[in-house]
Amino acid sequence: MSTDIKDQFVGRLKGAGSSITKARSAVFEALSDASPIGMHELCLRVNESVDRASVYRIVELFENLQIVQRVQIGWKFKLELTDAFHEHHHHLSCTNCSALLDIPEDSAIEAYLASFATTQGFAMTSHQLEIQGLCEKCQGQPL
Amino acid sequence: MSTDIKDQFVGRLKGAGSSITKARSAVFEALSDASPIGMHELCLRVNESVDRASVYRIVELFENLQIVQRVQIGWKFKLELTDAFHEHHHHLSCTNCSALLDIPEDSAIEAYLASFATTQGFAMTSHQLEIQGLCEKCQGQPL
DNA sequence: GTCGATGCAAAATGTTTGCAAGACC
DNA sequence: GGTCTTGCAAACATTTTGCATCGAC
Repeated sequence: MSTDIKDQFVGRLKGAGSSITKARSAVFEALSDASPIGMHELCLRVNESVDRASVYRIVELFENLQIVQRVQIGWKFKLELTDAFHEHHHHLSCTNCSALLDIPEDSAIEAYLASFATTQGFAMTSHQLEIQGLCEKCQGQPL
Repeated sequence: MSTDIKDQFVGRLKGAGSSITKARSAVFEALSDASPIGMHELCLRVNESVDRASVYRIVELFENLQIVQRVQIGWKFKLELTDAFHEHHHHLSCTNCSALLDIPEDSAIEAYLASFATTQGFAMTSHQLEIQGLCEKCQGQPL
């Protein structure tokens, strides 16, 4: 993992007056590796070193500090690092094989959504977008 | 509720070889009234007439028959009737007062997303979009 | 009357909390 | 060393399942 990213992480914890602990670092590492990951899978990855209850508490803290965010994949939510650590992006998911593709940010969509919100009297602060469909591979195959 | 809507509902159940029962009608009515509703609230509404376990089974059936769909509101999902019963739309939610506003469908966004998916090799089948922000009322107020 | 749907109770999952022991600064 | 964090265990909430009974067609 790049030093930048780690510094960013350490900075956010310190800024909030929170300690850098083994458990928090382990959870952060597990999230850094990966595309969006569910609570259960996250618990498994750090199972050796961190208790389930602590994972929940740490994730809650990380959400408050905007280190991780929830994204909806199918009907469940998963966790991924926020835009500060990752480029802002959305997801394309294949309903057949569950492949997940990042959609690089597109400022045209962003701007469009923000202006749309404005017409409705809203000040947009964030948004989520997920597209489902069939990936290239699955389109050619019988379901 | 309009007769149209009810016919549509009855037709889908019959088409799948499923019975029209009191419990199913009650759940459908409860969903028709409302903007997106959580499982728990739905259970409360039909509590007098339908068991919780049945609500879960009925919702699962309705999802398979595309009578209801899950939408993400904040970090939880809620249920609402599908586009066949409601216009296709998205949601604007206020992060302060939880007000929820429907975003009427905008074919420009739709088309844009579909063509975007195509450039990535995906055949888009559906998508979800939620915008968070501050509603008109809450923008003027101190948080 | 037949087959599927429901209610009830219990089990499986997922999430949160209290508290004593341990880790960080 | 003081305070915040963790692990453990238990509580709590949510969702699923088995089975006997009941209802729709």
